[in-house]
Amino acid sequence: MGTVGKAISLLELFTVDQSELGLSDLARRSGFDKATTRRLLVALTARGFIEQDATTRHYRLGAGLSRLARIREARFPFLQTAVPLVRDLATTTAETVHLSEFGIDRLVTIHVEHPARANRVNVDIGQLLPMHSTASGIAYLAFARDETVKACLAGPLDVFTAHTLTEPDAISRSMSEARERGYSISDQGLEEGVISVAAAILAADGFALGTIAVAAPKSRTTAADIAQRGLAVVAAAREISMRLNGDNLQTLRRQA
Amino acid sequence: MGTVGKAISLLELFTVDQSELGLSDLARRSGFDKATTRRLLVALTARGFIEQDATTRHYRLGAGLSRLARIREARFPFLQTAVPLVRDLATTTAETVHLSEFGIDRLVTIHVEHPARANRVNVDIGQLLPMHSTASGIAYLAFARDETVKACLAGPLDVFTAHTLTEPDAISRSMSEARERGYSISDQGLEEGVISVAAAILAADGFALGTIAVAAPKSRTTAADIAQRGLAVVAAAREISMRLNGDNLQTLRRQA
DNA sequence: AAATAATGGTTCAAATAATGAACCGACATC
DNA sequence: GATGTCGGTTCATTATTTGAACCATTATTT
Repeated sequence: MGTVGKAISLLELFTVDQSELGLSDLARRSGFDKATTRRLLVALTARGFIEQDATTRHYRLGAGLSRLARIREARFPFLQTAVPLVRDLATTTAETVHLSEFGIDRLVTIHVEHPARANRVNVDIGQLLPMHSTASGIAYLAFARDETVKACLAGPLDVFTAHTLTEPDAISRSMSEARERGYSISDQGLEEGVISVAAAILAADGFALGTIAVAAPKSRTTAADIAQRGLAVVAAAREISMRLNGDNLQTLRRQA
Repeated sequence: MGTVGKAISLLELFTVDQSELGLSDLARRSGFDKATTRRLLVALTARGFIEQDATTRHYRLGAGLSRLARIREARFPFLQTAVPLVRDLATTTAETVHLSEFGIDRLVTIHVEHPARANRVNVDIGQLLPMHSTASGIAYLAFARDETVKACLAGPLDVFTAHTLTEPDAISRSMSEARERGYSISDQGLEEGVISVAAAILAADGFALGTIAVAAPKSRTTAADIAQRGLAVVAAAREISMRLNGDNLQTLRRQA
């Protein structure tokens, strides 16, 4: 591994739970010599990729990363790109369509289109969706990094309804099915009487970045509706992924 | 410069305007050999810090940066906390409001709200602001660590306009005034015809962490406007500091 | 349509930077 | 006061980085 790779793998030791680490700790976790670790940290600190706490002497991720990430995001306008397609999908399905982006350990709802009818599923912008019990969550996990999947299924999995899946095996099976057919289905996993389909929106690296989902009252939803919405949601997700990544989207090689 | 520094300085060549660059271009701008540049890009690509467009072969900032930036922001929810207040301030002032965070030796613009009018001050996300010649810079220095202040005023202080202050004494005086009234004023220090007010956002240790500023065309700005915006910007900065730190914000004991 | 000058990408001996065992002083247990 | 940990440093040895010269393509220019 080159020096650059080593420096980056130091950065990757930081997680939400382990957001501040000491020198010896970093050396141990990375497997690099303490002197090497320190030299890398100094180089990273000089460019603002790492900050050091003045009192504890511990290291944390720096503001330089945020700056570059924002430059990237300025060019990578997820919301702007996706909203027109969310709107189209809402028109054709006449049901609630919502768009989510992954944040830390849940999906964050960043846009919603509601149909103009009284009996509908209501979703709010900013609402957080659990990963294991929503169509969006399963669709995301089906195309997420292994470590992300592991992290999301590690914690206690809340039970929301009698239909909520909490067995890791059952959840894995849902993910496999989602990978095969392209979209996930959640039958009242989060709320009684609500059935949803969702598809993952992929980043250029082939991993999921967010999801688009259609949620409807189960009472008026047939199996044919589900299949039709599934295809529509996959088409929308594909289109968003393509507009975001150009034709540069790498297909994710993945064990089924 | 070490290899890590070189790799990062490659990343820093990307801006909002220049978000995709070719190999030769990157080599030219960085001053590194083409082979070196390429080797660094390959290393960065392997870790997702850089992505390469499949067709144009051009390089751009990668998703790995966004991921790490999110981890940082999870412990440090500066943006999320501040953006609503930036937005409010933009609405009430009807002028450009920008939010900055300190990085290494300058302020980094991390969010901007522009008013819906043609004649306005334009600021880009990711833009770097010098410390001595902007309202934000002075507001930051007024509540920065002594060593930071010294470091920022040590280097050569660029002259941007006929109004740019470059005498350390004059700058110190601006800082004192900013401390007294709570906000700083920059009258065309960076660009002719632009007048700004800014206030520091404080971390839990009482030292500045970033700033919030209102920038407007001088031609339509009265002394009363400045005073009013000053109070508004101070209120916003206080509110952001409080939300970030809870009620355990230490008041900075400081020589006036 | 031929000539020219870009482009992205590769090679390998020479130059340079990275490495790590041993070391230091400071702090905390034991 | 002995022992273990911490963050940080040193310097001879070692391995990586470097860059001029080299392709093959793809625009430009004449």
